[in-house]
Amino acid sequence: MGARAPRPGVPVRGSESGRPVMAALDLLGRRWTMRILWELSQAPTGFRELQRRCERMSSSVLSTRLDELTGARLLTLHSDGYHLTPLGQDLVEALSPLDAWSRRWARETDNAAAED
Amino acid sequence: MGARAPRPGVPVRGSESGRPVMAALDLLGRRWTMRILWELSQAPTGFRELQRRCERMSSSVLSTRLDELTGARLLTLHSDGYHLTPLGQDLVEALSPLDAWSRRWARETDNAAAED
DNA sequence: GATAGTGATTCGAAAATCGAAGCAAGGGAT
DNA sequence: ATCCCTTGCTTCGATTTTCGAATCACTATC
Repeated sequence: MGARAPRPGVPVRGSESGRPVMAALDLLGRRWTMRILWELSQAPTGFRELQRRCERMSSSVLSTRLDELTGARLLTLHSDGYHLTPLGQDLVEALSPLDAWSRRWARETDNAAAED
Repeated sequence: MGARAPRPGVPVRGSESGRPVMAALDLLGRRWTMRILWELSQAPTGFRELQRRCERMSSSVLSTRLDELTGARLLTLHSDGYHLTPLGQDLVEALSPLDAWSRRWARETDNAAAED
């Protein structure tokens, strides 16, 4: 349970500045991180079920990510599984335009493929 | 120049479904990807300068990412450097709430640290 | 021709991720 | 109590990704 998650105000990979957004980009740019947040925004979920929903992500990485996100105060673990904190919910809301964007991306990718 | 970038409509890591948002989460969850988009949203930038701005990210990964993002039609290369396409600009706009969120995160992290 | 800048590749080393197996704890049910 | 099942989570060897310094091929300028 190491506290090696990026935090705002601390140098992170790719930025000595400590700018908060750089810490966020480091945290979110790790494999499965955004996916975990995405899944938890649907419903609180236990460890093994979370692993199932992410199509068998490795348990060791899941454990590491849950540590990081808990350390970043975006998650908490209760009896009914992992929850987003209010801060974590805000993050998911901040990321929510991604869904609409990705559909536009899909449309344009189809169009481009049709032209090739 | 492999075409191994995630694309909407195709199974990606963690999702066989081909749901566009899953492809987006896979693409964006690779190291440096969001940071590159973030830097390019400020100004078109050449390969070496991009590497400098990201505090010496390795050139091999930069090259791979630029391939992926170009293949995903989010970037193009012109004489004055790499540009976001309109689609890429939309993506950065979709991600822009992250900046405000990260500042809130920083505030709450400070508060929490003060309580400990 | 020499020098310097560019985008990009190579390749051995280091770090991150994978995944199957297993551990310890907590219920039920018998 | 024992057996059985599920849980959150760890271990560890194998695989994949990332690193980073050197280098290539090309262009422009002198």
